[in-house]
Amino acid sequence: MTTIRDISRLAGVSVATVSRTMSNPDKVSPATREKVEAAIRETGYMPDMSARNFSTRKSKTIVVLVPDISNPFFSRVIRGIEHTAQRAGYSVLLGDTRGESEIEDSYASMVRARLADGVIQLNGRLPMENGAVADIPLVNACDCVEDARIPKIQLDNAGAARAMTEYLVSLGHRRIGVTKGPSESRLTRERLRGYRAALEAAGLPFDEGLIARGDFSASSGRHAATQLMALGKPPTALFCLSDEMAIGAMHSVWEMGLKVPDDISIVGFDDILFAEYCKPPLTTIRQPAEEFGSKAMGMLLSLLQGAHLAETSQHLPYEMVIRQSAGRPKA
Amino acid sequence: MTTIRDISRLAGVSVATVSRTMSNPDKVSPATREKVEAAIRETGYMPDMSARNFSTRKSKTIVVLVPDISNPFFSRVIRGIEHTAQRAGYSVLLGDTRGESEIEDSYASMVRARLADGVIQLNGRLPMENGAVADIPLVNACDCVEDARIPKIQLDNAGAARAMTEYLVSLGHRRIGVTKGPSESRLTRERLRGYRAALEAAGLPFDEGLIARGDFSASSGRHAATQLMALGKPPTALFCLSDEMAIGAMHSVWEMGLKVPDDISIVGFDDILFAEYCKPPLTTIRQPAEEFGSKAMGMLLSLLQGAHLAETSQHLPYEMVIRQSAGRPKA
DNA sequence: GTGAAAGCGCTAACAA
DNA sequence: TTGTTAGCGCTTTCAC
Repeated sequence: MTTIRDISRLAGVSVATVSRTMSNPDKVSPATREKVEAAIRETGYMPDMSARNFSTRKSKTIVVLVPDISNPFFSRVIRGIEHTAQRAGYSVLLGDTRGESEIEDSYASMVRARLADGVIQLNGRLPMENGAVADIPLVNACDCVEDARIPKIQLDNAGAARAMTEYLVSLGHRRIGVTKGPSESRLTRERLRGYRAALEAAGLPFDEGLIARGDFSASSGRHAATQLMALGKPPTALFCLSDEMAIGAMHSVWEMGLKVPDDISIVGFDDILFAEYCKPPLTTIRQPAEEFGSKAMGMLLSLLQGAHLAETSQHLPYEMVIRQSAGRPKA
Repeated sequence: MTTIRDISRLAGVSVATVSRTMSNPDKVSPATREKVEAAIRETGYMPDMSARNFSTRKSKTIVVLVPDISNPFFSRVIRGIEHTAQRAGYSVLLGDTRGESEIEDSYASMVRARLADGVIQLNGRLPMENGAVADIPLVNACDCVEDARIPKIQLDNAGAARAMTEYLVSLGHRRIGVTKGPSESRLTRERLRGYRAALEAAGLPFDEGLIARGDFSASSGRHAATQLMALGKPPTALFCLSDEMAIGAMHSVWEMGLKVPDDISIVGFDDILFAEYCKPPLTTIRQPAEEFGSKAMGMLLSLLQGAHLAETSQHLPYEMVIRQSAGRPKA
């Protein structure tokens, strides 16, 4: 293997000079620089990054904790992260945690083991609750904890849910069912808050029985919808707190022989790719997924450069995407 | 920071002994082992993996090259990889290459830079064509190159496509359109080969005009279908070489006011999650995605242990999943 | 602008 | 069974 020593010998300079031409070319005279570069070219030398990282006590790697990598919304977020990470010379280590805290913790401890410089958590939970959190560079995105010490970036979930509910109300709906995610998740709580606020503003009652629990997956949406539609007095519209659940709900309703939106309106949240390809195309809230990723990575980058970001909480804009899955309720 | 030195002092042993208790506990007497473990517990010491990796000249990391991370089929493959990697103590670095060879190359060269020990390529292309390939541990999965030097694991794509085509023929179809992927991709070529074989066996002509090109994405499927349906004599069935394209095709056909499968049959390939949720549910070929991932990782692991795997080419079984998107052609 | 040399934290001969 | 010690390949003072 070619090492920096070989290059230094070949170019007739010291290893320090070789090191400099690689990281601070302007600290080296053009003449020697040329000699070194020639030697590098000639040998096809590639520096041992593992040695460099060891020496600089950096890994140039960050880990992202994602509850479910096959969720289409997250894949877009990840792509945003990867893109800006790459431009800054960072690699991203993917941790598919399935929401399990031990897995989250084990990934997070990679920064203590110097295998990673920081972490982006896409789930509303702090890895290694017990204090350790303070000293690892961490940003929380999408689903966020309330902890003020952690810089975070999220949607105005309550506002978005409120807007969607108001839209449904404006269409004439009075009984709006909800398929929610896990109740621990702040996402669920915030969206539910927006839903209630809209109801209240419209003078409509909040009916606990209209809320069914899911876990954001299509199959859970299917079950939740089935359950809601079996009610004595079923809702005329379904607000699914994720597009995947909405797709599951549409399927369930279709199996029951009902038509969307004629018999029942269904709306989602996220605007994943398939929302557009639903039959009928799904009305939903668009989240700027890639931007979530790139902004989160940007924050982590400044954190890594020593910025003091605690108390930072950024919001990203949502957008209502009206397609054809919601209409007026039947007379 | 606590280092191995600190532990050795605290336990009153040498650093070598500390190192041994961590990696070869049985080479250390119970008494000293206990002392060392106590010191480790007391200090909360965590070994610097970056130093260990540097010293052992391993990274315990592999990179997986995936053309599109938001493709639901790949996310499942990745999950399979991650799972078995984790059990073997490896981390996985995700490289979303968007099919671009420079990105593939730059990721692959992480092995040379000692940032990774090996790579799994999910795309039918060899990174760093120019020879370098021979000396990096690499396994090729899903979409494979023909190069015999590379261990590979794939589906019997031709067989699967043939089976699906035969099914369509058995339903009475005589004009079967195809939306294919990029023609460079071996996936496309193999599946097309199966399609032609089935046609031939049934004594049906092969009509080049019935083949439309896509890139496996939903939007490309939509365009391809539109194009095919605009033919003077359109096909009565569409064999889309990916579920995403099939979903796009169903959408296109729906926009034209046609019914699936009454007016046109549509089938896919992959059996992604949403295939089941289509309207009507999509008839398709199921690929064992997670298994692709775990098997590929398993191969890479043995490669990394020095096994000689060239010429290895494993096949995984497909499964026809008959749902409701294909039926008899209109009279 | 350049070089000598001291680490970085660990592993692995080798010796005892 | 345990300790001594020489690296691993690079970066980074500190002199010159």
